[in-house]
Amino acid sequence: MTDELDVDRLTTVIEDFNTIFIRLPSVRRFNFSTLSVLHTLGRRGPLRLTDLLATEQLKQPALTSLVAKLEQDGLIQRRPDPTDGRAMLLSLTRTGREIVRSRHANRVKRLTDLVDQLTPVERAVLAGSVHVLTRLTEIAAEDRQ
Amino acid sequence: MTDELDVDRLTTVIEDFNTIFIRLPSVRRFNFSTLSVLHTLGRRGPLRLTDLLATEQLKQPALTSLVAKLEQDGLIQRRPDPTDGRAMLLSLTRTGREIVRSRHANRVKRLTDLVDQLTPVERAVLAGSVHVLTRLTEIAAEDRQ
DNA sequence: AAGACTTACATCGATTTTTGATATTGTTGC
DNA sequence: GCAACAATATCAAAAATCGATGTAAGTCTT
Repeated sequence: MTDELDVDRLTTVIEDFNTIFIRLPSVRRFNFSTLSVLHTLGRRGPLRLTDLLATEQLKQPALTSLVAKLEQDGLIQRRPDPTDGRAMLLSLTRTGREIVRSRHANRVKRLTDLVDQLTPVERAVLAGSVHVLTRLTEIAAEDRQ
Repeated sequence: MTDELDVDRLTTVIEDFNTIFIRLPSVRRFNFSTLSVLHTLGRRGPLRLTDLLATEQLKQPALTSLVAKLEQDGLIQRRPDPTDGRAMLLSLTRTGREIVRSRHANRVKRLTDLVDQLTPVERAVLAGSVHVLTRLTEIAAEDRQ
């Protein structure tokens, strides 16, 4: 009831919200690792395998073989890094982007359905928090370095 | 700059925030499925295998074998459901609860570090949004049924 | 500019996880 | 008490992941 921020409670509600937000019926059945790789490549553009590795919860051989499979399936492209003959630059193909976009669209749809059930005041509060969540994410990204 | 809620942008920022929020250095190396099962059992108390199955992204045989391993490792308990001779009630042991609690504590710590870098106004906005996020999660839970 | 070292990614065999098909046992409605 | 159904277990096969190690390109030292 105070306007003090209770981080423990915030953490809990994010955890709970995520159990709903994350679990999408993945149209084709990609596993978690695959979806994460596609999402990361979608966000952070072309990446070297090693840089991609840093954000994924996989060891390098597993990522190499996953990437090989995704290339075969036409979801990602591999091209040699022009600045380093050892490295490969990975990026999404049109098809790969389409999958990421489609999952994002599903989330937007579901969240829209939920948000529609909020009161106008609650929606306004949520609208106001978007920029704070953005700031939080930026800070987290800075801290990572 | 308006106070209209842009759900697409909200979705994006949640996606991005989660890539930071989710990725914890899991102390013992539990995989995603294991952590999800522990978290769900921690939240929703004793559950039958089938009910647990509904929230996890696994087929039933995989869950049965995961649960068997977790029981052997002393993280969960299995007891027959007194109301249904076919069913098993699953719950966390003290050790299992400790793992869930410890991961939660890590998240609280990390989020606290981030929140400390916000301005007081930003923190207040976040505090105000906690109850809306809670509402949103409740609505989502209702819709699930 | 040659050798030593390091870095980026690939390969390989072993292990773990997950799956589909099916079995087993208990429950429910008639 | 029998047929249909439901909850979980079993099992063999497929898929995912890992640790160890290989190969080749870059960097550093002298």
